[in-house]
Amino acid sequence: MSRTGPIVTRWTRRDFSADPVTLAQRLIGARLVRTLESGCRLSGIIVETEAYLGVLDKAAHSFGGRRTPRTEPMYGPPGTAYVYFTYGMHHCMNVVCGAEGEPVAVLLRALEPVEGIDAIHANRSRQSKRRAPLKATDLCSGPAKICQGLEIDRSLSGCDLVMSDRLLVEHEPNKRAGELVNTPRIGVGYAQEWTAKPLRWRLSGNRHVSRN
DNA sequence: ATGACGATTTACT
DNA sequence: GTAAATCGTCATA
Repeated sequence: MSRTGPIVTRWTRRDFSADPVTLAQRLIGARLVRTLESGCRLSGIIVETEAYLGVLDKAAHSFGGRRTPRTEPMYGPPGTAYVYFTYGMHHCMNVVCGAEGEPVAVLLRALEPVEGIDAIHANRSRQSKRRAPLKATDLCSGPAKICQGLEIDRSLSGCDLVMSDRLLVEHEPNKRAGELVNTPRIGVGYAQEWTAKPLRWRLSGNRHVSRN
């Protein structure tokens, strides 16, 4: 017997247990996979992330130790998904990391679609009434676009990425090509001294990011 | 019970 | 560039 395809390895609890600054950088180049009820795989390479540092971080939902039904997944084990609803219409997905009970996470901000691109395109076209056709680089170029394209909503908040059949992260055997660019986070102007801290990373030169 | 506010996206001037 | 869309969540009462 011989192997015909690439070795596919799923991220483990240990992989997710890094601190958020480390994990935000390691997740870039990995593959986020959403498997639908039909068995259809929607996936993409993560190209942009942000770290949220927990109780001290004024931009984090867990700032000050805030613990509510919404933020509860942030207090779970590393590898838990934290999906929240915002602006009355959008969902955003985080990967909880660090030690269990420490509410730190990485926000997934952009993907380069790989599998199920037609389905992702359909999901992204459905809800918007745009005139111009959707560009390939605009399918998952933002945190809410990822969730719209990959059919991720609050029903997946608290989902265990280590065990779930519906949502997981895979190592990419063919490592990422390119360097990381580090900038302040997007949309956290309310966070005072935390607004300007460089906690966002994007893959240099990649056209699928939300912005430069 | 009420009011203010989003870890955004889209359309439009 | 600006502004609208749209409602769950959270703090306050």
